[in-house]
Amino acid sequence: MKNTKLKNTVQRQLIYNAVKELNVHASAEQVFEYVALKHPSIGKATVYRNLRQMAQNGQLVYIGDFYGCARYDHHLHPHYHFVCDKCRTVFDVEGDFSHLLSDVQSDNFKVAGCNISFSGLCKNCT
Amino acid sequence: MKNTKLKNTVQRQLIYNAVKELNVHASAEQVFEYVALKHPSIGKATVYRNLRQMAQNGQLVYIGDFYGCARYDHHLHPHYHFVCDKCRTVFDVEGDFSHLLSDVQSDNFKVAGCNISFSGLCKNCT
DNA sequence: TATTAAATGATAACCATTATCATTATAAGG
DNA sequence: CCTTATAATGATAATGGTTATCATTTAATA
Repeated sequence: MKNTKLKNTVQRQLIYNAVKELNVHASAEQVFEYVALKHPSIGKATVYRNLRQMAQNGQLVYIGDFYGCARYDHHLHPHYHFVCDKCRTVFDVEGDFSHLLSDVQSDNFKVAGCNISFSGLCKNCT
Repeated sequence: MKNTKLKNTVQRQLIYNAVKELNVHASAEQVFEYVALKHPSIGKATVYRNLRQMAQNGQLVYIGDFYGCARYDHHLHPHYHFVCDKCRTVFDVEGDFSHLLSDVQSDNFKVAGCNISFSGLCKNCT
């Protein structure tokens, strides 16, 4: 699929680790701030670029655009999300959606990705 | 839920009808262009404002942000979508996802909305 | 018809993201 | 090691969708 050769860089490692360590379905801005703590010279463009690349590569998952910014997840197993409209926290929800996938595939679509998210109020904000 | 009184305006009618008549999970820009054909004085802010309001009201559904712009649907029955990564067309997919909803609700989330979308290549673009 | 509050439309502002590009760092071979 | 080719970085400008502001207009109600 891709014939470009990716190099291993310190920045890419830091960005990946940030998503993993933050563990909050991080936005680019959150990753930038986190990485900048240990590596102040990091540039925003590098963060945006790498998140995008890693999502394309499959190292990370782009889970959608919530309240105006893209969010990424390091959990690669199938699951979905719940976003609180008040505190804007993104929660994981475990559940099987394989038959939805079947429906889509039976419509002759070649599926590459999937975003499933519910919204409303979380336990704390109810 | 809302105690504000909404007025009936020509613009709001035109905007709603545009979404319905276009029938393509329209973006604000598409709606703006369509309405402007018959009502050139329409302002973009009015279009954005009304789409947002009608989505909150439940007259329309915000179905997600695809390729950088919000899309709206006039179909209110439960269904989901497939977005082609090449031609960027948004297709409807019919299917039952009530058990996903149950999963979320059993996690004590008060659900208000839901976005389910798959992506990949459509029949034409494969 | 007068009053009141919501709606409009022009415009500026906002903000996440992307493009540009000179510089730097990585990988691979000699 | 050293060289070379090329991907990656980071500063910055530019982009583009969306929202805020506000004076003016319009709809609803009495």
